[in-house]
Amino acid sequence: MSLTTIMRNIMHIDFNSYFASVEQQANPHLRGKPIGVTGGDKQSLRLPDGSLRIKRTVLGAASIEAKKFGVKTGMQIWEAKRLCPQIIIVPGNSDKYLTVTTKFINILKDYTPYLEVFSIDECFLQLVGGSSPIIIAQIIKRRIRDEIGKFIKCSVGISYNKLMAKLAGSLQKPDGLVVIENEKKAMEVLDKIPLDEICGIGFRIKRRLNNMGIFNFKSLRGVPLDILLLEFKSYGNFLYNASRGIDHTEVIPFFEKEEVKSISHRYTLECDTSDVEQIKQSLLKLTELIARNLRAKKLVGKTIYCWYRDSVIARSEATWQSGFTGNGMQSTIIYTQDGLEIFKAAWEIWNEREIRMIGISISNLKPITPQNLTLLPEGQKQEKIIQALDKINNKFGEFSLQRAILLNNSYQRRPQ
DNA sequence: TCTGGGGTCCTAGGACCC
DNA sequence: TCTGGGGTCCTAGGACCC
Repeated sequence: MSLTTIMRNIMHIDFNSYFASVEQQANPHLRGKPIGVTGGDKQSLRLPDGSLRIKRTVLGAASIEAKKFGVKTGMQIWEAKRLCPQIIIVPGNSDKYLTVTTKFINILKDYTPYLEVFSIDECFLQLVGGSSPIIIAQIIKRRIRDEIGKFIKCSVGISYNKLMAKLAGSLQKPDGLVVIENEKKAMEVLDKIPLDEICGIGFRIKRRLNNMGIFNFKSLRGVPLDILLLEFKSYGNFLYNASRGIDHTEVIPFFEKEEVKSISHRYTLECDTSDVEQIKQSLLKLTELIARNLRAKKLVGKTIYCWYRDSVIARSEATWQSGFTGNGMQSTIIYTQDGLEIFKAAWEIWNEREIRMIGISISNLKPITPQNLTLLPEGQKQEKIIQALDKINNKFGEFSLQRAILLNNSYQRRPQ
């Protein structure tokens, strides 16, 4: 296999069944068994009798043993149990996974500074120098096994651009190593896979392509660019290039990565409700979480987006096929990092109804400067209280101390 | 029994300012 | 009294990723 023809050596590393592997590495009694890990830390409750109650949620990961029964990431727990009655459900722990992610990033940094962290379990590397990417991949795999643990495996894809490197990595799981050397090889691979196998084509785009009579990459290549632009606007460029194995996007190294653009939290209620007080409490908790996140990152934000998912939306085809988030409303306020200010803005635009999920996002972020905040004497006093609250909550856990308003419902919505 | 949670980017119309 | 055009912001929605 010759790699001399590769213009850019891009490597994609993707950890297999990541959360489940980390749990199996940490707990010997889980090894070799089918396990499912829930998506979020807040999805389980420890009851007074010590038993664990998992809230309505889906699986964030399934072990290789569970996958043999047909269990998949994103599946509901009841469905996973139907397919595999002996499955062990483990509550997710994002801090634990982040610690492991930090370890493998530190290993990867030894091989190139051009390292893009794509998600908690995925990285792109642009390799420089003359060493063989295959040898480097083998060394990285060995180091992960020796330094992090033999139960944590990764698949590696190597190619001449990011899109094809990611595709190569997905072709052999678990523990794979696949190379797509050039565009000729890329098109051979593309012609054998479904349209939604590449990153960037989801259920919606695939369905629209199908409606145009396009069911594979070979027929997509036959569509002129102007037709794709007419149908998909600028996304037509991506589709035109992707079908030919072309991708000009750069590996963005971690030291050049831009600041976050938005911070959001969402919460699924234990049961659908239209109870104003319950919704208000959820909204307050979400806005406090966002505010703490802003303060930790030393940011202020000013555009509040508040959305909900009701029972009808939750069961609609659009939601479960595309991750559609529901209906929402937006409001712009002054730059802030105060949870109560964010809550007030969200509450003003909140439209009363029965819901199952509620979410808040803040965008239009910028680093905090004295000019961002109108720190009147009252504001300075308020800021000291907030700092003290953050300190205690960081030390003793989320919501150890909270605003009285979270307990006594004292905030009333302004009459419309 | 009946799909979580944290992000990104793009588009488009209307308002507003100069 | 009437009004063009460019730029930017706001609001809302759609699609994708893990």
